[in-house]
Amino acid sequence: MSPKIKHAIPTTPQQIDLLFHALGDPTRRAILDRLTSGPMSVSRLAEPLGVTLTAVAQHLQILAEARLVHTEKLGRVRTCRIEPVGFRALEQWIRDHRTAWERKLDRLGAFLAEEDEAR
Amino acid sequence: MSPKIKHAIPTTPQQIDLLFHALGDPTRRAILDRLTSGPMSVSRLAEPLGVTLTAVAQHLQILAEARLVHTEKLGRVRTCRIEPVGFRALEQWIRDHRTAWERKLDRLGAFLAEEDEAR
DNA sequence: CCGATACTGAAGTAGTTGCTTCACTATTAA
DNA sequence: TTAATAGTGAAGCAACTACTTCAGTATCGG
Repeated sequence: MSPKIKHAIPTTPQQIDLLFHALGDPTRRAILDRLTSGPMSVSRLAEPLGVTLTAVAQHLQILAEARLVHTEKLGRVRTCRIEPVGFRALEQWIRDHRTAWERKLDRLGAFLAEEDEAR
Repeated sequence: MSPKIKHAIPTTPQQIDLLFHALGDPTRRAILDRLTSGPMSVSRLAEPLGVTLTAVAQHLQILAEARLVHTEKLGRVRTCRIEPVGFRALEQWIRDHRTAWERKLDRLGAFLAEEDEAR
């Protein structure tokens, strides 16, 4: 069985700010994509990104604050992996807002559906 | 019945960049929230935001580029309303990436589920 | 021990962002 | 016509961002 979320995720404006800011940078999204294939050291993460190790470390701090990655240092190697908390908060935010928007769109009726098809 | 999406949404990196950047600002999110209650003119939108009309117009341009709002000028009034395209692109992006992450998390097994509970 | 490795911290920099003000152009109402 | 309204365009500015380099500090391998 999949581990469903039972506790509420606190999606404070600040948390959301951190999240969107973190995801707003292509390099940081590249880091996340790269971590999809598994946990990785900072230097290994930096290799194909075309930026310095320092830059990656800075990005990682931002991603960690947004709770999108979790890092842990063992010896001299810091291992990074994806953390689900941030993503869940983001999903929560979108879910909440979408329902509000959809409600509005329903009220507007078929009009927008048409316009959407045209695009 | 709700109008389901049948055509693919092009979630190019640039589109995603515009989206996250647009949503990364609290004032812009406030604008979106405000538009939930219905279409609105720029000046009416500006009223409770504590910024100048010019600032709001600038925000609206960014939101429009991200396809989160659609604006239309009739006479001297520009009416703004929420556009679903941007949001759908965002949802698409998250859905795509979540599946990749979940797959990874499955591989890691119970480990992260534990850690997640602890937090 | 000694050199290579893996980062960390501080400082600097070019470019971007969010905001302002001021001047200007429609458009609408009296 | 005139005056108020609604928004646009350009310029400027302080703060922030994504980098960089350089100088460390641990830690591991031989």
